[in-house]
Amino acid sequence: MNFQKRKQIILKKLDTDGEVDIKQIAAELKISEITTRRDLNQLAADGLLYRTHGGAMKVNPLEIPHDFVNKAAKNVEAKDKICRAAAGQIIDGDIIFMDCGSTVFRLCQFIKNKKIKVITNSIPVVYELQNSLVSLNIIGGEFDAERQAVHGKIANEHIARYRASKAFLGVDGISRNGLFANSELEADITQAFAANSTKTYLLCDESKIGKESYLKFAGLDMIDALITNSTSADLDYFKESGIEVIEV
Amino acid sequence: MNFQKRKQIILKKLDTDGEVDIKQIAAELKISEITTRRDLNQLAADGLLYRTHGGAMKVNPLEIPHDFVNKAAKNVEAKDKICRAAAGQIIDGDIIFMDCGSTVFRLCQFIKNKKIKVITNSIPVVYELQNSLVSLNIIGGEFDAERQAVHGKIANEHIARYRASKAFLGVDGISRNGLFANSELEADITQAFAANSTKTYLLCDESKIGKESYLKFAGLDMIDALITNSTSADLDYFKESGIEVIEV
DNA sequence: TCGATTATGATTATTTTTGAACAAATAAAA
DNA sequence: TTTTATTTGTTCAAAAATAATCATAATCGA
Repeated sequence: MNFQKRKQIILKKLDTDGEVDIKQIAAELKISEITTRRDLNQLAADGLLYRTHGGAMKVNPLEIPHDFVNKAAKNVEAKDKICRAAAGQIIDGDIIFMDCGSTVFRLCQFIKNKKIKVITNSIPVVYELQNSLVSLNIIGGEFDAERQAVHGKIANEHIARYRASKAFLGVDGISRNGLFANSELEADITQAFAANSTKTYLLCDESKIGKESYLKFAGLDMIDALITNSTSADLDYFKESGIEVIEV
Repeated sequence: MNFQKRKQIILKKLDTDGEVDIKQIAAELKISEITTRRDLNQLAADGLLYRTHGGAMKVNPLEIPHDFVNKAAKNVEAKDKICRAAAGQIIDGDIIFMDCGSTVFRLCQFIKNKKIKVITNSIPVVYELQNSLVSLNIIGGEFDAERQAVHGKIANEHIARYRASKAFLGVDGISRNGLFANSELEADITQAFAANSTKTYLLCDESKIGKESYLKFAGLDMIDALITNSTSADLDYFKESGIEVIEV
């Protein structure tokens, strides 16, 4: 039983129990207390735990509040249909913006073999496309852990330097009154994408149509096309407003 | 029973058991302990396992994106020592640059619980730190799939907008003649990091000391400190040149 | 075949790890 | 508050593992 092995065991125990006791560990691993103490001290020096009198505590009780994977896994069938249609709009040579929405994320799988440039603020998108034919441009700036994406002033300025042929965006809601977002940062980024692309596509599953939440940040005229699986009556209104509606 | 054959057996055993013991292997393969040690050391140098006292463990149970793993797994012990020392230089409140080298990447595990800002062009670093206490800033620009990092003109401009208290960088080689890089893009980024940080640390395992390869891009005066496990005579020269040398 | 290189093993010195003893510091109890 | 028990840091010593050195055996190319 060497240090590396003990370290693993201690950290695992710490992860499940939240705290550990020196006597307890010493007995369990059949090592002396002083050795246990040395192990804990070393782990504490590496910032892997908090040292307490007689034991140690987990250093980082904060949990990830927002699970991108789970969100992306919701409504998969509808989203995939939407994304397949979106991918059909993309041709080799395109330069496209992709935002950090969970629907847009699922577009990745359909464009891996296209010879295009993707400009994005979403780290999952980068991860998904990094070993594909797609050439990537990452938007810089402050990273928002909850959305796993880059947001903020610098990000907006970064976007403003580029021009894309198409932008594929998500929103939190779209109604006859306009587009809605969950945060100002998201709204800013979405607007920047739309402003710098020739054609702006909105990807929305049915749950977003007619929904109004938190912040109205733009009118319907911001987008050029809407790809959705909804059959809502709102779609007719959107068409009348000049939006190209692609139903899947 | 030659080395290749033993290597296969050891790795297979390691894969099933997770760890191996020198005495045990020596007995099983009917070779001396010293030979066993030599085998394990050689495998460790290739990054195929993690050497411990009395045996070895499977390399890095923590998941690292894709092909990055191979490079990052080489010389793990030395790199970890270097990074532990590097982490010791960082205090809460620091704003630090981290580049896309494999050594610098291993610094992540030691800084997850520090309250600092990290500005980086390395996507693996972002991945590793995204659910930590560290607040992240991603450098924007064109993504280089091979290095899994952002490079180029826009990236350099992005860096120029920020000032960090410390920069932790890798190079491809350092000799009495200066610093060497594998590509112009890498060199540019490294220089930009150094130029915009108060104190510049170079993280180099022994294989980089005295090595001159491809492109000399800067003199020794670019860096303020060198953290290394090397014992090369060059270190004295570096010290005379005004570099703070931290030996681990 | 010879000589040279490489792999292996034995021996010894060095380093690392571990545990014990005891004084100092800290938390808990009276 | 003072007292008591526990925890911790320090120093030292023993044991284990390792590195270094040298000698021997195996392998290979000419």
